[in-house]
Amino acid sequence: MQGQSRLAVSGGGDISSGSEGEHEAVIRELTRGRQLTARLRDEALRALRGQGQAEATAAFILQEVSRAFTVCINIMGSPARAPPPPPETPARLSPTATELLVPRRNREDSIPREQTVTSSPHYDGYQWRKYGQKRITKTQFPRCYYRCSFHRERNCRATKQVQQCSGGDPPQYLVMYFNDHTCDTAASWEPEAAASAANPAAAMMDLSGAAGGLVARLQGARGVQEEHERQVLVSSLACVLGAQQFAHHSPPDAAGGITSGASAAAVNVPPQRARTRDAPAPATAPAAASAPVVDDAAAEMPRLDVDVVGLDVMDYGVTGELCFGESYGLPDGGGLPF
DNA sequence: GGCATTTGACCCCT
DNA sequence: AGGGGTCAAATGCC
Repeated sequence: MQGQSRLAVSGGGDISSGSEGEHEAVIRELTRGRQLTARLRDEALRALRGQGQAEATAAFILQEVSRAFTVCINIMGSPARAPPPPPETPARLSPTATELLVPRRNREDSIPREQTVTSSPHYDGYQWRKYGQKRITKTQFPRCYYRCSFHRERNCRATKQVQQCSGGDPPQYLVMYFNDHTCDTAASWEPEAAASAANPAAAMMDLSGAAGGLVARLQGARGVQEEHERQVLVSSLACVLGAQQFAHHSPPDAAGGITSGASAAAVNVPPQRARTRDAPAPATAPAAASAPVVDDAAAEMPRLDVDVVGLDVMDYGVTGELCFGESYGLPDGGGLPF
């Protein structure tokens, strides 16, 4: 499979000796998987538009897959796991001076790198901090301005704007991204990702392959001290893939809601506000909050407070606040179904 | 007290 | 000149 082969290529040398290269390769593959998922989600939603439950189910599943990748990326990007950073350049040591010289706006900054319409505008894998909100003339809803949470400490210039464009159920939001992330989770669209998006089925196969290859690598590549983190990571992926099967066999209930059982995929956000310095609390939810429906099967699955219909749960601290693995009560290794 | 969000004001661009 | 983007003080929450 393409994803697997790419993983193999990227780590084709001595895995045990090339920890930094491997680390980068894992992050790269995870990022790519997330990108593919985002594209696949767009394609699927476009294809399933107006099909009610099918649309909602597809949106949710792909959202969870995307989030799982985000969790993994954050784990791999955490200080404990990341390889020693390269020596900082003088310019890197004085970002504020650079920032002062950068004009507040330029023509290029006003052009969105990416633009999507989604019911869950905050699940894009990055951590954002709101810095402004403004009513836009001739529009019904205000526009919210976010910048990357690593704006200061990593001089990441990525920003995004979120504006509700319909008051439907779920409400739809126009999300515009500006500038590329220069933090460690930065990524840009790869040509093959775009190509894969033209064929959603192939993209999903590619995605699955990448995930499988990733797990295999993670299971064999790390030392004892990282065993726990690896298990957590594997558990996260296992939960996601398991939940896909679960969701496949247990479609949303008759009321049309997506059950939290299917949401067992990803992460467990504490009921209290989950906020860290780099992961601020949810912004004021533009959409009405509604508790997810819990069915019987869900009782056997870990709970997840999840944004299914566009609830604003952005910016929770993935690495610091989310609990998986142990909190899932998973057996060692996460009880991988594969 | 620290931190994130809110919101009015300021500034830039068209 | 008006609209839109950003700043920063005020506010709220823990």
